[in-house]
Amino acid sequence: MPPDSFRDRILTLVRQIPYGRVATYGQLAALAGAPRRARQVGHILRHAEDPMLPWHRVINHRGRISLPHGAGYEVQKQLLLQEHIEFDADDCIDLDRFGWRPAFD
DNA sequence: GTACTGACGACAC
DNA sequence: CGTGTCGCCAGTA
Repeated sequence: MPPDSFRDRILTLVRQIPYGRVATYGQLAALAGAPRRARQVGHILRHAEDPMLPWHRVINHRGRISLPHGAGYEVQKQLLLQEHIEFDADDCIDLDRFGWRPAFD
């Protein structure tokens, strides 16, 4: 059967997010040509099995981690802290500073 | 097949 | 800031 091009594009995009930067679900969906499918991006990442995939660099549009506490939240935060990405007092990441801007890489 | 859920987001209050 | 509604669609039951 043919590969799922949308899923394939998302995974490719996630792999392109540079170290120390984060992208949002909606941003990835838009870059993949499907701006309304942010939710599917989450599904794709949840079912992704590639351990090398930098899934932790994907957060929601508010600059916060979408995973529930105790179900990956802490893990993702630690992975991001290891990349020197900062969180404010509300566990929020400043997208103006750490958001991925493809044009600049 | 139907119904509900969810790692989302835009928009309206 | 919050809360609710709607659109989206792959999984799951």
